Amino acid sequence: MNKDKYYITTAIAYTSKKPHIGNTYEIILTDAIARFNRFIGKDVFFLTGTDEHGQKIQEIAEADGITPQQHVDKIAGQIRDIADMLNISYDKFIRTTDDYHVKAVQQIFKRLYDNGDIYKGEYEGWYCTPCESFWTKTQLEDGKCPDCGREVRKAKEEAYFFKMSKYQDKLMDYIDSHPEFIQPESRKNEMVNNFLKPGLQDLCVSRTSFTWGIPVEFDPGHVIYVWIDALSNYITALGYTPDEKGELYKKYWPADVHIIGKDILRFHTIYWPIMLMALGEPLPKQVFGHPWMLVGDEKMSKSRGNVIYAEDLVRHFGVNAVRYYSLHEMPFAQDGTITYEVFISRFNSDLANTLGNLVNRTVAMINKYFGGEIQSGDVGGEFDDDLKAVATGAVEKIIKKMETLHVADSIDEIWRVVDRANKYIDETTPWVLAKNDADKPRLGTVLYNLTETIRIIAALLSSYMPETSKKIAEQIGADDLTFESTKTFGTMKAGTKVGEAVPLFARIDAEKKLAELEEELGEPEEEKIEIAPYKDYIEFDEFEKLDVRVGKVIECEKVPKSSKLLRFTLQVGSETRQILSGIAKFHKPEELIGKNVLFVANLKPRKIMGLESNGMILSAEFEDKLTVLTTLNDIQSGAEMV
RNA sequence: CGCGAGGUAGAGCAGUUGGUUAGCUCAUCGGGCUCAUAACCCGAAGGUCGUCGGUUCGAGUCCGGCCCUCGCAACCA
Repeated sequence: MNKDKYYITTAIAYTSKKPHIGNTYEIILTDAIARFNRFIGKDVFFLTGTDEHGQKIQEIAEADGITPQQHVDKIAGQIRDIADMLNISYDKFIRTTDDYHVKAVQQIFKRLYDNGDIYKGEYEGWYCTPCESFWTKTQLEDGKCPDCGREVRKAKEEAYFFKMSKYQDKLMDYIDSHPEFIQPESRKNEMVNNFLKPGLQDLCVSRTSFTWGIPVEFDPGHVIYVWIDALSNYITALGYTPDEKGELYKKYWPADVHIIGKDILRFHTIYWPIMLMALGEPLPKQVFGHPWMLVGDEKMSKSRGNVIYAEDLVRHFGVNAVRYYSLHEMPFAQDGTITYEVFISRFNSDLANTLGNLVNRTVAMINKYFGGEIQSGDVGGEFDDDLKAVATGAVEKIIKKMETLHVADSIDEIWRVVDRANKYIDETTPWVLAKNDADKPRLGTVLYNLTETIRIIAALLSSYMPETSKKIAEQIGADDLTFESTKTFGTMKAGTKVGEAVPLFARIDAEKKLAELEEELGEPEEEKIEIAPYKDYIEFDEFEKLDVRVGKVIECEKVPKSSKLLRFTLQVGSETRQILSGIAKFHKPEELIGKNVLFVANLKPRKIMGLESNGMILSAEFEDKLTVLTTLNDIQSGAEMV
């Protein structure tokens, strides 16, 4: 009998810095899906790993005074530790610096080149010598430099390009004929409308501006574009090369699903399929762009000081609670949130009270009334049938939810069973039965039914909270947690000994815990703050070329149709000038009016969205915060920076 | 007029092809129970379903206008 194969991947994690719980969510989600498919009998291959090349990594390493390799070794180690800590059941962990991957990517690149899908070209464009700028055909105004209006000439900057447009129609057909390919569906429109319909540009797939990457084998000055490198991991991990595809590849490709963040959907639903088409390989069946885990309604970031790490959560709440929260509190298509308050609330109500207490009270009663021995379940009574139906019917519902990757909903189905069992205790009142010897057989059956229900719950939980599942099974003395066993009631044998009633999740005193967390994590971060690397020294006369002035904002308004642009009118001496600046997200126009700002006065004028900008307003930016620079005391506009 | 998603009880979310008292979880209040982790069970209160208008016997669910939030794209001298 051939098992259905199931190949599932996470995106490989970028090794620029330590991942936070929002990044980690992806691998927990993927793990639950992978485990579930194993549970229902599929032959699963689960791939995860790290993406280790690129300019950013090179820069960070340089700033730290270590080699890029040292840097990625460190971060990749951290990422792997986090995965292991969270009990992630990956079958393979790939690193893009792995030797076999590097070689395979070089061969893939070569193959695409040999087939004519990648060609060596020049940075397609027109060069304006005075401006030292490249322009594409569409950027030119009347065939002249849009900056200065002077003549431009065709120029050559060597680079490799991928003929994306060649596969555009084919990809469009594929997307049309496979409605499940891009999930959630709303994302599909974004891809089609923004990229495919307007027409794909050829993609520049090599770089010469940095060296930390996979060199083009036959042209070593060039480094392969990181996305070509990174996306290939899904097949190189299976031993794929263009010449020799490898056993794993033959067995598992195409992937059943790539689980990725919604931000990189474009690479996975456009570039990646086209790469595969060019290689003549089948496309993945599905790409799921999962939502983000936010803190409150903000993204996690160091500058906001709201970053939550998996290891902190695990230390305080345990692995399974972290898995539970990540899987249950994240909606399917909308961003979810995490805060310590909500975490504790879910922990107490769902894990400690509803689930933990059910197991605890059941085991305690078996110990108390029957010396820890499970009785036979043959004295039926009211409520039994309903309990059994709910317990044995759950798995089918869960399968339905999991087929569409609705993980949170599938967990809800398990909790329906838990709720039903708690209610059953109330309905059958075992403590009343215990008072009368004649009711003992019935009491034995009631507890048997509960144990059996809990056994099914434990089995169903195994994909989501594997250790909790095991702990429950141990406590009730169950050994059959198979998929098949969840559909039948009555597999446990009379005479089985249960364990001691130990709470699975100790209730948390929210106030105390929050205070503790505050003290521990509220401390100023000892972590090094990574500022942007410094630029090279310049001569004083170069500095002097800059003409920075003070201007007084007399008008400021949003540029229509633009989300970033503000249009400023500055008073400069007795003149005014218009400058555009992409800072609308950080400042309201009205708060800037009347303020002095600093601007570069001798930057060449440039048109942006049809409006002329005469200079550049200076701002300071760190991570995702920004503020315009202003003067401490008032001073005549037009004043020079000295 | 770039494309798209969403605005439903205090909070977070469901609401199939329009149909009887708009659901779920948490929080709140009342009651029950005592096996259990101040847990569990039952019940109640709490919503003009963003707004205005239209279609219909009937609309959260269809149509149109408007307001707000978010994502993608463009823009960030």
